[in-house]
Amino acid sequence: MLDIKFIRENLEVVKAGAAQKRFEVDLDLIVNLDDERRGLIKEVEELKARRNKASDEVAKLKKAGQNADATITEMRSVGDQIKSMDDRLKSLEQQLQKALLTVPNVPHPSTPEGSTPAENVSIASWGEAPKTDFKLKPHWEIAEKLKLIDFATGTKIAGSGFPVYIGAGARLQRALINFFLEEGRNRGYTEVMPPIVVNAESATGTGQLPDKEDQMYVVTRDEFYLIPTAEVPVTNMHRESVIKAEQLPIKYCAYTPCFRREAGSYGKDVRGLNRLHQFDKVELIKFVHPETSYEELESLRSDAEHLLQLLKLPYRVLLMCRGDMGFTQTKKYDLEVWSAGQERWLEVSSCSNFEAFQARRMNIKFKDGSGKPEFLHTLNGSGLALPRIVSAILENYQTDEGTVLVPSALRSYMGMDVIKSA
RNA sequence: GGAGAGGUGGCCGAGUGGCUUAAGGCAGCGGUUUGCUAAACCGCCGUACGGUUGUAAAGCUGUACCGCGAGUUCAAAUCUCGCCCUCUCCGCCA
Repeated sequence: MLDIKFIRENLEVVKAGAAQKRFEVDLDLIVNLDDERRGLIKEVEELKARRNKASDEVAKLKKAGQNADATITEMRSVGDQIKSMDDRLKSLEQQLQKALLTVPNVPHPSTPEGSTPAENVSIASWGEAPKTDFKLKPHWEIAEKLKLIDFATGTKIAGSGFPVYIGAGARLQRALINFFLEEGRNRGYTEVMPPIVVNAESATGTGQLPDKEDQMYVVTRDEFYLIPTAEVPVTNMHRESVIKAEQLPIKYCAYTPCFRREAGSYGKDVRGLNRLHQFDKVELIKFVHPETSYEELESLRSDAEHLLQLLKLPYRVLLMCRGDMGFTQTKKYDLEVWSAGQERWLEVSSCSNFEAFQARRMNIKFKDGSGKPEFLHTLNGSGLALPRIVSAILENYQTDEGTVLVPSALRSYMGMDVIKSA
């Protein structure tokens, strides 16, 4: 959410930003609502000031044993006016609030213009695709042959998109989770294990509600939402609070399962591990001072890249163009890993700066000794999402004997060097 | 799930309808005194949303806020109703 004052003072910038992000928003309506709101506040507060004074007078008169009926009668009608104006004000504020939630965050000047994924800018790449003299298989064939993942059984017990990992497949999951958390810890992130369901307030704080409700699994009986990412519970840890400036930056890494309905996405992508309803992810989350948030974005990205380098998986870094960035971000990088068997890039991390967009929505501030509390900036990025890393490992590290070499960084976590047929 | 107790500023804690502008204390900030430290004394000490002065930093001013939401009243921290949360005990349980 943007500040109404910021919108008023930077109307053209906000308008242009929304257009570039391809969101439709009626800013004139918002400014009009705010004008009306301010006018009404002024009126009703003047009436309230009158009433407060009159109440004092009544108290004095009564204390002196005098009659106060005239004032009381007058104030009775003032009270009615106040009530009806307060009702109108409340409804105005709700309309304004609702309208403000439709205004997207303004893209940072350093982000490229463009409206489609094709216009994202590849700013770096690392590693090289494996060169082999045999035909590389897609991960689902490898996983089936080596009995690492059982998609059909997952479909039986839950539904499609809920795979069962078995044997070395399950160990690979556990090894990756431990590896990611351990590396996060090495880079100064505090490990967190949050609830994987959240209430409506938390889901609203990070922006899942109201717009993305159809993408979440909902436990209606108890009003819980299954989290689509650890970002939701972890960012909400500091909701409604003021943090001392010297505690910044606060950095968390959290492993959670993630649940996504993926409503409306069908097609080629769903094969194998490419798109699941439940998957595992380690997320990196930062709360930072506004002055440093773009440096923090770069270091967040480098923390995520480091993991891919340790796993020796080839990847590229995309700087998202304004049209492909999403509603809440000011700047966003995607890390895409090369999946050699499918011969395609797979997104395994997206690192974003939200500036004060989430913090304002959640009321997270910081305060140094002297100044007023201010909204801080929040960032997050995957570090990393597991399924596509698993596909990349299976595909990039496969041998012509049908086995899969374990990346050297992962061997101590796996307790094995090669994944063979069980 | 059942019974009871409670929720007041950063923290502790008083407050049963109008001298409450939320007492008092602790912590914090500024100052006075003082070889230094400590103590003592004086002052400051919330958030949000408006209005207004100012280039700005900031100041002045109004309104709201005592878990949340409704209600009663000229007037609510205080009375009424609903909800949420915390603690204690009981029941169930990994």
